[in-house]
Amino acid sequence: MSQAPSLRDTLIDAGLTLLAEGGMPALTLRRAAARAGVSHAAPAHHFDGLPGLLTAMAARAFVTFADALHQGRDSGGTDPWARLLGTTQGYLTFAAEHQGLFHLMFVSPEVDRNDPGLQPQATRSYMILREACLPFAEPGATDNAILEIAVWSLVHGYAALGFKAGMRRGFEPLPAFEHLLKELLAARRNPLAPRRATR
Amino acid sequence: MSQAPSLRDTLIDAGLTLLAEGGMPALTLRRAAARAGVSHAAPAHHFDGLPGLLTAMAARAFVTFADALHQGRDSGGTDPWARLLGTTQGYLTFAAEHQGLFHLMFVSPEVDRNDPGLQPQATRSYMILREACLPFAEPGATDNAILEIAVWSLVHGYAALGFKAGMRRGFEPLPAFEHLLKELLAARRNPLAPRRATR
DNA sequence: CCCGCCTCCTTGACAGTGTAAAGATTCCGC
DNA sequence: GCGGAATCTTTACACTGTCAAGGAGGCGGG
Repeated sequence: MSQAPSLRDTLIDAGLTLLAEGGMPALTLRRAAARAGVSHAAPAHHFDGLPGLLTAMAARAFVTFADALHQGRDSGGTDPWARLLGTTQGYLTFAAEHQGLFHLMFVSPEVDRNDPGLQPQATRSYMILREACLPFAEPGATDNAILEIAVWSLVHGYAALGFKAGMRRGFEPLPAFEHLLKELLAARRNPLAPRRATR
Repeated sequence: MSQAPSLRDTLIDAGLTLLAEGGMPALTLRRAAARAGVSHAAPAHHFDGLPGLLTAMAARAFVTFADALHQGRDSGGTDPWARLLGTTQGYLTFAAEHQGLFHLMFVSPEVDRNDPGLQPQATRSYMILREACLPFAEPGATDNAILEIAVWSLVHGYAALGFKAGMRRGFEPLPAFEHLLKELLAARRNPLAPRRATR
């Protein structure tokens, strides 16, 4: 009864496999078609060219990304600090384990980030992080936005810089992200989550 | 007296022009060669393929990037806060005005970020930011590293997310970076730079 | 002076890429 | 059953990066 997967989905799967195995350079329309057992021009009927396939792949990637955030959030304690830290660590784990997908979702200029199939998944992921930030924000819309974007920028920048080896200072390893996040929240004293001593 | 520019430099210039005019997809070995007025295989004698050209371009980009940081740093006041904020704003201005170069320096998987011609320029840029952070760090090596990496991740993440329209929350604009930086430094009370009221 | 060498470049070719047009096949609604 | 639309294949084209072979030109040793 489980109906056969459409070629569209098969192609997306093939693309994801190629990306996971060989990175971006291995990801090719023709190869995805070949792996799906279909002629090289078949994908044109399901996607708007290569960017279309990449966009569809990114859309699917965002749902596993959201899973990673959820899982990280629930893997530690239940206090707001543990939940926020866990969420960001889910973020970083995903970025490290799925560099190809991460690149697709946030970096690749070829994916259309306004695509109606992608955009909702992306904002859904953002909402998870937003929710985790909420306990630390004092009331006020602009205050909320500042904290959210700060946390998001921090974790995203850390992820982006982490596995680009560029500019790594000598051989000192990067400090753990936990310290950066603690630093960012050091000025926030929230009744629900009394922080431990900063140092 | 000024000796004629080597073909190598001419090719780098051609590449930079192409990148500025048409973005990454317009940047092609053959096109760069054509614009430099040589045959399509000439670049092979000066660069290790396309990645080699990209790496050389990134190396040159890093020096104009360092200039942008310096200029931003010196464009405001002379107190540590103004200097750090100016530096980060130089960072963001560069990222916005030279998206192609920014992509090359930090994102593109094709450039070899350990290249001996690139690596020094990259760390030089990092040192500028590091220096601007110094007045805010309490003594202690790990404390230094945490603050530096936090600032760097924050500004880089903000830049990377800023012009990827992905996940932009409804239509609210991003809060100005100044607020994020202020948030990050809110817990730091430095004798040299007594911060104004946080809000 | 001139000859050989060596560096830089050109020419030509090849495997791959995305994409478009046109023909075959299959499948569904009527 | 049949017509048409959706789906896939075939073929072709303009690109790309890369490699091998060859030529032009200067430079130094004889």
